[in-house]
Amino acid sequence: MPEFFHDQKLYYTPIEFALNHIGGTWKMPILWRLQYKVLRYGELKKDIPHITHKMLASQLRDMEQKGMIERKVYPVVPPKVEYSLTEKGLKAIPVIEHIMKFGYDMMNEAGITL
Amino acid sequence: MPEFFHDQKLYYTPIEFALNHIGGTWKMPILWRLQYKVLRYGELKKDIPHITHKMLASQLRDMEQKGMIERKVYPVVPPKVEYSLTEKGLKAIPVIEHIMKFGYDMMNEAGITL
DNA sequence: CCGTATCCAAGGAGATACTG
DNA sequence: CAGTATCTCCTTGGATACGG
Repeated sequence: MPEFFHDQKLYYTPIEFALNHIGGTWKMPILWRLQYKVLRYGELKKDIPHITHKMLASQLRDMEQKGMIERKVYPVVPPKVEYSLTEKGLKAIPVIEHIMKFGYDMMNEAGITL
Repeated sequence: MPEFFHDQKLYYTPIEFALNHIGGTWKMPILWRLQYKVLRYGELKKDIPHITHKMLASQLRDMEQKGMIERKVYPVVPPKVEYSLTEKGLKAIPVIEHIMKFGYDMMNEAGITL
């Protein structure tokens, strides 16, 4: 396993780098919803249960800075801002699909029924 | 997206549940090394660069409790303890493979060469 | 050789309030 | 409608020491 610096941070493995892009509680749920549709801030907020204003905003900033999503501001009142996946963000979708399936799998094993 | 309780904790999505099993800095590197070989504590420690005694021990405890790895103690001096994947743990391997590939992919995009 | 406990710093994440 | 800032709590993870 290699190790490298990027953006002021030391990474030990590719896995760590991957999790930096799609890890945490909210990044995947956000990316997942943008896979087909461009969405406004408020739509994302409404679509993702339990996410707080702060977390949605900060995670969007983070992923925008990483080049995974694009932010388009319309200079109107009231403000309108649209978010969409970039090519880079699109590459995360199949991975998220696998992780989600794995999650359901583990839920099964744990006897969790919905 | 459903939400459910498990083991004293509230989960909002299958993704969150999945990350609970394989997320964090060290779980995947550990599981990855157990995919073919049964390994002793000291071997794991030696094989995984930068992992601390505490993190290796605590993550092994955690995954043992989740039924992803098996712990076998040999009553000898000095102590000998072997760790191996369970069927459940084995299911994580293909997912880890995808995440790792994604990590390399993102490294490429970021212009990181090894 | 392997495990646990303790102390501590950094980041994740919630609640709330203020801005244009 | 969308974005920031602040305050605070909790979890993760590192360093270190002690125990069988």
